[in-house]
Amino acid sequence: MYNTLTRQKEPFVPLVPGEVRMYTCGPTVYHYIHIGNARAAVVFDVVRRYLAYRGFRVTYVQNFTDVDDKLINAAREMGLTVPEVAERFIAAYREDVRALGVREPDVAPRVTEHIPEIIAFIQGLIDKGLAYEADGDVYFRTARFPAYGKLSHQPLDELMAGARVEVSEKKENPLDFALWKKAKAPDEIAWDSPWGRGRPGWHIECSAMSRRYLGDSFDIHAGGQDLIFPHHENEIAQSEGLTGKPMARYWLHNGFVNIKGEKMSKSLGNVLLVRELRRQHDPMALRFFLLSVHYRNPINFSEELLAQAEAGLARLRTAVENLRFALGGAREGAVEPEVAEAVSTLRARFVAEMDDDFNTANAITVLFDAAREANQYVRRDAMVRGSVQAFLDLFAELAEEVLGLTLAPQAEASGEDDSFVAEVERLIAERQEARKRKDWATADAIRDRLNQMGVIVEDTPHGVRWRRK
RNA sequence: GGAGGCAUAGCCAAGUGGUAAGGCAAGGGACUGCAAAUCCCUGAUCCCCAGUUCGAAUCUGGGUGCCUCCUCCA
Repeated sequence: MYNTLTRQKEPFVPLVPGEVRMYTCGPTVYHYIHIGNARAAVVFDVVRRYLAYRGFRVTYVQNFTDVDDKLINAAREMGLTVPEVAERFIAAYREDVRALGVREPDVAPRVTEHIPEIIAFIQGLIDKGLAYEADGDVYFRTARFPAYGKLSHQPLDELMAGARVEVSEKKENPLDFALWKKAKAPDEIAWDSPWGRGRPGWHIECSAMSRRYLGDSFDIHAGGQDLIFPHHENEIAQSEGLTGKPMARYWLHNGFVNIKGEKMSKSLGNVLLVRELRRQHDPMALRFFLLSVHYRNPINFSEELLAQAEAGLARLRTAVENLRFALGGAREGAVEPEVAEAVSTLRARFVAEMDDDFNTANAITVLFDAAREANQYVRRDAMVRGSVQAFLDLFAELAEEVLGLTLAPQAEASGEDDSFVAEVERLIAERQEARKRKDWATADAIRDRLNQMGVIVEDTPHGVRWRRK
């Protein structure tokens, strides 16, 4: 995996054999998430799934930032309290990412539930001379942490020279950053601390919570590229400053989502919310789209590109449908040796691609090859159940379990749906009668009618089948 | 000013020294009563220039264009 810290690909060696402890920076819950947030969630969900697939016992932690300036402002605008805003958007986040097939983390800690740990962390830094209190605020003393800049690969003086940081008179040094922020108003959300009422700075939460759940040192720390500096740099300063141990061994960062070649930003007014996209598009197509490009490369979004992704996903789904349909026409029997061989080659190729810095773009190519081979198999006259099943199992394993792409038809089910199905099947039976009579006009009329109902009828050598558009 | 990335077919995208994967779109063929689905076939002087090399999309130098970070931000 490519490690931002060393700027190269490195073999993955966990701290504890067989185990992976991984932390991903989660959302600040003051608004609905956009497609860029979704990319990080999806990409690192796949990293987590893949490591589990490769046999590691993975502990996956992703935080919620549920108190900060943005939440305070949002609460003010919405006429709600900060916890109310947080509650609303945590729920919304969960809905959005669940639709995208993202699994719940093992732990989803919230800042507001870890204030004591955070205060203790800050106190520890003060005790070591790595932080100082200034009029109710507490700042990290970057000058006392020589390794500062090692993640972003920026020399200290360059950082200083380029600093557009707001110069606060309270800071000893422009690069110092807040660990604790004094409450500005009496009604502002705040906690008591040794330095007066206030709240945690943004960076300290990840240091405190990752330490709480994963220990002083853990394996993987992930997030968006924009977090490299200053967020992750500051986390390293805090955590390594306190413990004297490396915080995380591997730092993974995903690239941005651009909209029609431009950065997504509020000022450009081109922010695409997952919530909105979900209304118009299959969320699985969105996931497929996000995985169709290597995670470190920028990915461009447009309706056309999403449509392409939708078509590509449909190809994989059709292959699975073809296999499921074939199951009915296959004779009993165990998987044939040549199919077993083909499947195992495909699996090996998939694994090799994923082993190479989670190359999902190439892994998907392997799935397309699997689809072709499966389709070739399924159009034979003599199919064996075991072989068909072997292909189905391959898709379940690689596409669904590892990449989280749901290919199987959705479990349907309302009573209303039953009557719809009955009607479709009645019409199909009627059409079959007409076809037997070679009454093509009637048969085609029925097919048109089914088409109007959103149903596509297919006459195959193994019988008629239908699917929804 | 500092740090880094990208430029591959109409669209998207892998590939980091040995005759350019894959998908979408398009065209042709097979199959079909006709379709649908599927299968087969068809497409690239890899941004430009110079260099290293037996050999470069891949390495080096120069150029052009686009992007990101250094500020809240996935």
